[in-house]
Amino acid sequence: MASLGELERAVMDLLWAGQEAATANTLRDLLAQSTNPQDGSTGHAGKDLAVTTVLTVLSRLERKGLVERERGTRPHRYQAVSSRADHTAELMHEVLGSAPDREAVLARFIGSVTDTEAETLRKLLGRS
Amino acid sequence: MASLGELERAVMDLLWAGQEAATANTLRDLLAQSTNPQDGSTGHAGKDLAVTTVLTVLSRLERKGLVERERGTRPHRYQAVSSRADHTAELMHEVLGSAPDREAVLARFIGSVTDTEAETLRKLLGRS
DNA sequence: AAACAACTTCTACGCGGCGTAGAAGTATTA
DNA sequence: TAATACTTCTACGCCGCGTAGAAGTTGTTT
Repeated sequence: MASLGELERAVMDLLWAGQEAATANTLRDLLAQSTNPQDGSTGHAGKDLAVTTVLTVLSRLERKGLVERERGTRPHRYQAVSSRADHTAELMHEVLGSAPDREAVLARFIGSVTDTEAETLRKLLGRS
Repeated sequence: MASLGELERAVMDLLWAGQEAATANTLRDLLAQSTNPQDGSTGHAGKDLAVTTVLTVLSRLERKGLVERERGTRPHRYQAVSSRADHTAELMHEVLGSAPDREAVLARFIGSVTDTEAETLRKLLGRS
């Protein structure tokens, strides 16, 4: 159960970025303004979507278990179920688990990790 | 560029399992016989596919860069471009790279790794 | 060389996921 | 209660994948 679409991804990024729960309207606005941080193009390059579009995507994300909403308040407020780091780590485990030779995979994985990351990993694994 | 379909996956599994390059026909036969290793059901539960189906899938896998074929010999022989371990490790890197806070992801990742795997990782990372 | 057999490429269809959004339904407010 | 704001329902087009027949190509047999 992986891979999001482009818009789904964009929405998740916004939810992960802001720590507060957001309404569909807010997200719509953010999506409209969110220009690629790269080019500083003035004219909003961001998607100018209908609110219903955002709502549909949010519903799908909810069904996938990535998003949950507060149904109490009238404009429902949406938030990511888990942090991006958690979600990504989970994905990595899924990938790792998809192979029978996990040790071998880990070997290859470590083989192509940056120095800084290797250092981080050593710290995290602690002594023993 | 990730996630394979079910059949694509099955074909890759066969290519990864056998170390030799295989023809479409061979793969078709293997797919027909390959019962889930779990249940020892007698009647072939494996897919009984047309050769063209296998060929189509192989072409798509080739386009995706997962498979290469020897065009010289008449029945083309297909083989995986990289080992399953390599491919999986690569996928893990892709996933890891998809987040901006790689360190945080690694932290979560390590947090939920089995003891054996942690031990493996320590060995691989060398002392310190 | 002609006919046949084996193999590959082309084309195609159905299904499901995703981007997209209007129409219809439901709650909130004036 | 009428207008307004918000959500759910329904839908359409596109693309990837499972699936395979039709058509094209190459090698073999008589």
